[in-house]
Amino acid sequence: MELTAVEETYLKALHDLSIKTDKQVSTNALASTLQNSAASVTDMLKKLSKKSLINYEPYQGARLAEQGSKLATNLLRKNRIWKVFLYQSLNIRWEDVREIAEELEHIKSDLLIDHLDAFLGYPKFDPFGDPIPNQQGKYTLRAQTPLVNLKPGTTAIITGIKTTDRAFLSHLREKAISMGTTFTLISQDPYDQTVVLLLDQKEVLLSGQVARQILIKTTS
Amino acid sequence: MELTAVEETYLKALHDLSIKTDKQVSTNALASTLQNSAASVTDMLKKLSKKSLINYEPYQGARLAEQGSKLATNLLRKNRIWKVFLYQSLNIRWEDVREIAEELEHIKSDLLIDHLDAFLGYPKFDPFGDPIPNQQGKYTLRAQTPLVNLKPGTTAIITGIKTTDRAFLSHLREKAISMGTTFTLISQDPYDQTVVLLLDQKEVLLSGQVARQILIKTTS
DNA sequence: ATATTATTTTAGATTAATCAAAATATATTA
DNA sequence: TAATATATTTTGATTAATCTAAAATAATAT
Repeated sequence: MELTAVEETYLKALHDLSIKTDKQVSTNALASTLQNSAASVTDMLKKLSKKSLINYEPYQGARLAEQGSKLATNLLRKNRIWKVFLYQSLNIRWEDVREIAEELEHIKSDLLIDHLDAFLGYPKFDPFGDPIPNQQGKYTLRAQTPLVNLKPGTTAIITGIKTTDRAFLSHLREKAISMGTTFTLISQDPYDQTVVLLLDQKEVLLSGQVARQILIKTTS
Repeated sequence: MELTAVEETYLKALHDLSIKTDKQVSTNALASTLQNSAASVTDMLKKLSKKSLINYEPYQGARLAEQGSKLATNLLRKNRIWKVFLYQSLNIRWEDVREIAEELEHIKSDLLIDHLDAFLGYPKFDPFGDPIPNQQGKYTLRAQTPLVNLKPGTTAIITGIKTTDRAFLSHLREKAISMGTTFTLISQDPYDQTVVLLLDQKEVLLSGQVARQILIKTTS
């Protein structure tokens, strides 16, 4: 099935929103993430429904159907493989990666993505800690917890982040924090969760607001 | 100026056709290279003309204007840098490279293309022997002649090809011929220009039809 | 120099994606 | 449960890109 880039964008948004809430995705929720009018969303939902890519009942929202889910997963695969390439091979900054990958993910060729995957050594996670589906669409979520749950004195590795907006990412970069960074938690403020990390011999302070967006995995 | 992928495609086609003939490009010529109707071409020419990207007079064909020419050259740059990446880094076959690069060239980000250029070591030519314009749009054509002009006994290097259709490219690949391949001309049939090359210790026979599409540069 | 042919443009439609405003359905609250 | 508020869909339009068929213009050939 040949889809337009716009149809693909809707499928991916639908996928993301379904994962977060695990129920029907409302027209308005889609409209707001895609920055489109609700009227446009309704039109597209009808179109995707007619193609049997989603299940949609008027006024009841939509969910991905079998076929749509496969296509969305393939998009995720492409998006994340490109992110690895942009970040690792081309040294493009964290905060610039997302926007470019969002364009690249619509390039059709499967041959291309498979060669790129091989070139990168079949990476399992993208630079934001998200898992990369394989050719069959299989992937495993990593066991990880928010940084704010960590006990002082513990050493951990940064494995994911919850938001990817530019300002947040460049803030992290300035603090020398990226995927795979290892640190030890020195302290956490019981009131506002401000944390102090020991990172590469230096003390780094993060606000609770920021710490809540960071996911980690303990190593000790 | 933000252009759609289609507008970009027209500019590139216009550029290619202008180079070949060095005069006004006719509506039909564009229609045939782009596989579109003449009516569609007329519409687009009017649109590009209104944006001052081309000079167009009804019934007189069109040419790139200053601004359109710059945009077309930038497209060429992107297209060719991507080709180098696909061929050299990803080991994608000669005959598959063109189609994928034609999609990739429309990716907007200049940041991306500059990083990719650096990653590849600022290549000067693409895998088909075509020169890659730099950021300022400057590039130099390589002095090269058709293989059929070569005298037997001469050693030369393959530097370009005139056509890039799949069948031709896979034919060349089967004969182990690619950009940069060095060979010695053993003989050339005076009637039909069939040539025999000595290439990597082996004799390779090419029809005149094929030999006429190959460009070379003598090395001895 | 006129008639014929070829090329190009115009006219009128179609499909994809979008929107604002109006209508309708669902949810909430009094 | 009726009234009000919120969410969603429908209606009617717009823009980009495309097409076929008809009309206009240019080129060519008697």
